[in-house]
Amino acid sequence: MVTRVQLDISQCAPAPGVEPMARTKATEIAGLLKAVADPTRLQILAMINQGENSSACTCDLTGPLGLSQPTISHHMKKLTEVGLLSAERKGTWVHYTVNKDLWSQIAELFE
Amino acid sequence: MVTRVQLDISQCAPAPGVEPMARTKATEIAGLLKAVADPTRLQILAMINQGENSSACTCDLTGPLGLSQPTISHHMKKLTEVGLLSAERKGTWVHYTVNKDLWSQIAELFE
DNA sequence: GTAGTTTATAGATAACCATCTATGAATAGG
DNA sequence: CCTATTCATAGATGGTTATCTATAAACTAC
Repeated sequence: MVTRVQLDISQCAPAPGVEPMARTKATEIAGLLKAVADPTRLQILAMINQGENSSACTCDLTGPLGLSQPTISHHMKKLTEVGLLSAERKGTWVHYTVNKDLWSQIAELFE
Repeated sequence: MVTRVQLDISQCAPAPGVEPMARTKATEIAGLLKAVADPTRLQILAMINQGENSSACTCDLTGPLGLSQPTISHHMKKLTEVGLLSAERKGTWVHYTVNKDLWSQIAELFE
């Protein structure tokens, strides 16, 4: 019997048949994680989650976060594009809510 | 009794006392998530997790991922810096293993 | 020591991104 | 229509990063 350790003493022979995760799937998941991997967006999501009704509008965030309105708007767009936030117009305001389903799906990636 | 809705008909008055997550903490978490929010590194972590012994060396990855050795080395360094991978030198090879504790802590962020 | 193998580092480049200012679009109330 | 408020978009800028080639460093075997 020949073990892998003996075979590989002086040459690297990766285990055959180990296929990497599909690149398209990896890119899709990375896109979702990139949306969350930003300090400002983490703060935004935390604020929305802890607020009453689990919703917030842009003007609720600029002050506490110390960022300009276009910057907040930019982050809201990023989070909406990946589906983590849902936007609903209520007159002048736009109320954003967190998509809890997608939020939980991120957790399942790391279990 | 005056409700918030009536007060805010023409002016945005964010709820007072809603403090954002501390910026330092947000930046720290974002740093960890940034390390994972990359398609190549997701593929690397998946390959290590599914391999025998839950470990792999750099030369196991270059072929299947179709990337140069310095590029893989760069990603291993990123993952090691945030503590997601542990490196152990075994002769010529360096064996990387996933830190399951930190892996699970990511899941807990989204529960 | 010499040769071969694996990993790390240095430097360059192109792409991406978070932020700002300036401005436009949408809505509400006279 | 005019004004005020909220949100979105455009353009600019400085910083980050994923990748490569070239080279060095660490280790093994002879």
